[in-house]
Amino acid sequence: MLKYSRQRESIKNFLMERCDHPTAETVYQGLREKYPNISLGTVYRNLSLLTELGEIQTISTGAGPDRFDGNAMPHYHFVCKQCGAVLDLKMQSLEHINLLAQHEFSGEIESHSVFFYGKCEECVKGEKSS
Amino acid sequence: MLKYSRQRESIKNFLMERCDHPTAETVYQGLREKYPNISLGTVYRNLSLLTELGEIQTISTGAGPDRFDGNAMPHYHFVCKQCGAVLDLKMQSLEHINLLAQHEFSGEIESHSVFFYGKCEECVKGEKSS
DNA sequence: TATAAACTAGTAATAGTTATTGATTTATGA
DNA sequence: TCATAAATCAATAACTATTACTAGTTTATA
Repeated sequence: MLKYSRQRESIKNFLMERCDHPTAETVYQGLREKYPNISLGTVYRNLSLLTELGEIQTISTGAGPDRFDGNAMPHYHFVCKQCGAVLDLKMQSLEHINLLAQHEFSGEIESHSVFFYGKCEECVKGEKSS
Repeated sequence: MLKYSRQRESIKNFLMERCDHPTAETVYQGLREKYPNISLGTVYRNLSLLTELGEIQTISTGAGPDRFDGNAMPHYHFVCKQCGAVLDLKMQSLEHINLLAQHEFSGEIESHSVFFYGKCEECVKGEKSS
């Protein structure tokens, strides 16, 4: 049975207030302002729990630590190869690629994850000016 | 300057002989039959080096350790949620999704990575018979 | 408001990977 | 072929990210 906890509520609020996609460490540092004694383990445990509950998303980009997204609605992410920023992309759902994958495959395709890589606007500008 | 090493050659051969996508640990255990003194660090170092050289692929599925693919040609992978197997998919390139992502995005999209998830053939069969 | 279960902070432990070091192997060229 | 320098190695330590453990605290319920 799930019980309320202020820490969990604060973790979720922290994520929802931000449009970047912080790491567990960043969440931890942010929460320490309100709860100086909060432990990193509590942050990880609640991030996992919130992910299981479908209230947030865990983002494994394949490089560096996992990141967390307070927006649980399905959407896609961009990862900047230069600065590491993770940004939301405004784009349609790619559901049709599941059918392409299923076509010659004998198992059952249920879902997909997609990451786009390149340079973010900031890093593109930075190159031109230097 | 790159110099030849039997260990590196064996690591690459080991990967190319297999159609699964072994972890560094599996490569290490496999190589120990031929080189009982090989070290896990050597395996990791050469797997990274071969990836940089574009001779193999490193696959970060987002769950569990990285896997390695002796086939450096671009292709997509399926991950079984039940048994963890990583399989190659026969499907066309999805280059067009880069354009969809680029459409409302101010940075530069250069590439993408896609993983498909679900149940592999073995696991689907296993469920029906039990 | 007493109780039990869920939760916490603090800490230890683990998994996966990278870095360090002194010895060995490989390529070059006298 | 032999000497040299650079790349590589095995062994091991260190590191990063994450999970597990434990005794005490907070939350829901009756």
